[in-house]
Amino acid sequence: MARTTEGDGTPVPQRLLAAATRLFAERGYDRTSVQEIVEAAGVTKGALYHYFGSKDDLLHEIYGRVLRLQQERLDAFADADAPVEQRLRDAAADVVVTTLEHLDDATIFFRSMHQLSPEKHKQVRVERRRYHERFRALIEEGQRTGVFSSRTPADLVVDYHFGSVHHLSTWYRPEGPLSGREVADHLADLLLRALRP
Amino acid sequence: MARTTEGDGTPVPQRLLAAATRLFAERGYDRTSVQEIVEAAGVTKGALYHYFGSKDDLLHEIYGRVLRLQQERLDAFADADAPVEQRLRDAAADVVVTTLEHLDDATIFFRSMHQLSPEKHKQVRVERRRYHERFRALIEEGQRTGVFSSRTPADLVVDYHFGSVHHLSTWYRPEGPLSGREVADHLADLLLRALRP
Amino acid sequence: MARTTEGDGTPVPQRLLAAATRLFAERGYDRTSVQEIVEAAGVTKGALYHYFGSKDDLLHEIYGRVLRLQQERLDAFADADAPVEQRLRDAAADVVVTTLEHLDDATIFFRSMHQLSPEKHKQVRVERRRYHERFRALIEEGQRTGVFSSRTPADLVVDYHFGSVHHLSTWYRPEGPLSGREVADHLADLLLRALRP
Amino acid sequence: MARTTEGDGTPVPQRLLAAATRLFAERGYDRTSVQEIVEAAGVTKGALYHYFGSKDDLLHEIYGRVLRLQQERLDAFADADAPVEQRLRDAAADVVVTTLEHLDDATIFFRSMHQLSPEKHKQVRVERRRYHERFRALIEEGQRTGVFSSRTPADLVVDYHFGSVHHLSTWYRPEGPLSGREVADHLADLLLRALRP
DNA sequence: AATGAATGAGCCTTCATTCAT
DNA sequence: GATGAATGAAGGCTCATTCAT
Repeated sequence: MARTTEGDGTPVPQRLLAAATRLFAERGYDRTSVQEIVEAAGVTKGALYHYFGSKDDLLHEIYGRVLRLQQERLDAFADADAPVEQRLRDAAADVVVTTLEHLDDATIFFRSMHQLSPEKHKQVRVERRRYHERFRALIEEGQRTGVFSSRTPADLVVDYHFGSVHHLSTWYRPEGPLSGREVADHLADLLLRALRP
Repeated sequence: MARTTEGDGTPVPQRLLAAATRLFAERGYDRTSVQEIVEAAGVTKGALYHYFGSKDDLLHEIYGRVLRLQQERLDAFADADAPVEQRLRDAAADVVVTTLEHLDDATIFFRSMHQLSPEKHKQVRVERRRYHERFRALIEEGQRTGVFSSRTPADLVVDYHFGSVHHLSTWYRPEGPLSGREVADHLADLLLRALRP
Repeated sequence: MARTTEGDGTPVPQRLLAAATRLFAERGYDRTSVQEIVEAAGVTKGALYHYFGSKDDLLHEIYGRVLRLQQERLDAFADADAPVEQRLRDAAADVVVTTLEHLDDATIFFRSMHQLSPEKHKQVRVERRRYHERFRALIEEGQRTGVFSSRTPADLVVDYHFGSVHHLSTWYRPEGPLSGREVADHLADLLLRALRP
Repeated sequence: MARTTEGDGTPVPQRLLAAATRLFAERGYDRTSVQEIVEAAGVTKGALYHYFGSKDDLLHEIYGRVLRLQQERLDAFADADAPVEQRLRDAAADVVVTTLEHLDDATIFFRSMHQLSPEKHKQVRVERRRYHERFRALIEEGQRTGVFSSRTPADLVVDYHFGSVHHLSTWYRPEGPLSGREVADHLADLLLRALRP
């Protein structure tokens, strides 16, 4: 057990993932060398390739982590026992809060997807699609029951909202005037107001 | 004339820019080699370095082209003689149409900004900021005159809308069910509805 | 007994040797990784290094096995109580049959010798030399007694024949038209006919 | 023109090929690094990859050179205006002389074929086959006309002879007692004597 | 205006071997 | 007897850029 840690108590794979996440977000996947990752994690290249099959695998692992987390949270909010407008508002706000809490992951998520190998790229798209559809179902439910306007196709509404989430990593700064919660409430509010009949 | 063209009537620099735009959008800036660009343009490396100082210069040129176009169009719509809600709706819809008409440019724009050299990156951010402020001014004007709700800070509204524009290159397909114009009208509509008092 | 076998009744060292033989013949010594060998044998690296000092040792062991077998058989045929032309014919045919029965060993033998460490390489050459000399002695005996022509130096005749043995792994296919025995008889026949006075 | 040479008058590609040939013969293809080749040729890696697509290409080029030379010579001897036994003897001796004159090429040829990429390997086998068939045709001609014995299938006779050629690089030393011409005459003699009716 | 040979630094990955357990 | 995490060195290859012509 002593051999899996060094300097701190974190196991090597986690240390590598953490280093990679920070560096990928900071300078992009292609501009981060494996050498830089292992130096940041305090191990050697051999150790990295002992745990991960390739640099691409590291990226895929980061994607997996984000996707699992977001899907879980969306499911929880969408399954709640509350009126649809409340469930949508909560889910829409939560994805913003979660994204801001893991801004590095989000930066990577939206910027590096096309740098995955074709097959892993496809796999991520499939999981992403499931997430999209769950979100869309909420909007369609509100449209069917008349609490949301039906002027705009639900798909487009989902993309409208997720565009803004995607964009967060471009402009949001934790030290800015708005807290993550405030931004989340504002963006959820804009969504719900746009859907008023 | 004979020396600047070859094969078709387009001058070499334009041919290079066109090839670079297509390739950067298709596989990303870092994954496109200078060799691939010159082959696609039907010239040699020497020719490229005759007209452009570096690979980075090509990217910067593409940015310049997009920025000039978008600023011009925004200025035209914002300066029009019409009620503010009309001017905002037109501007919001136009940036969507223009983005969809130059989807390669847009893909590059939102994905490769951080691959510019620091100084060029800064320059682009400055011009981008001017664009953002012009757009924000429209929203603030409506908020001051009471035609738009003031619940949400104008800055956040701008980012909300541009998030969706940014996102277009991720999901929009010309062969899909909606024309560019339809998407544009829907997105402008969502924005205006979200701003209703 | 439980600790030296697993899955089947073969002891671990033999399993490793068998896996290594197959893989070395299939893709060459340098292109076979220790990892592949242990996987094929169903053990771990630790186990391999417990029984063998190095990858090179495995190769050396394979050589030893082949050398011992061939020397034994040659000695048996050469020591037989029969006319020299019969003894040579039998020995020449037997080495072909034996080689074809252990084609993987033969492939490795002729292709990977220079991949042994210098000192092991030398050792193998010494044993090989003994084999060569025993074979040459048969030919010289026939030349002295006049049953074989003396036109060609005996050394050269040995190399002529072993060239064809060496070559077998290049072209012989068990599913081809000739059985091993038939090939052996033909090659021995060619040798004896070439030696006719 | 001055830029393609350095130190001597030989163009870079030839220098690389010569260095590679020597090193591949000396220590084997897999054990020769690209770095060693370029150092021996006095250029940088970039230069190598400017002229050759891969390390494998270098090997393929060496094969091409050998194949072309041998085919040409065989064709010349086989097409000569002489009795078939003379033509076979000349061809059989010539391939020995030529092989001994290019012993490095020959060493590589027989030892490294399976290290070519599958597709190049196949291509070489096809060309090799053509050579084999030309040689076999000579033997069949003699068998048909009764000057050679028909006891042994012609294919096998070809492999018998080429086994000995293949084997030359294992034992022949220029400083040894026999000149190349002497070895060639002896080996051709053995072949012709084996074929006597 | 344009060529293309050559550079040099860096990239991702592989691998035989060691060693604490 | 056996594990498997970790090392450290090397390997093949790519690429933006330069420069003599």
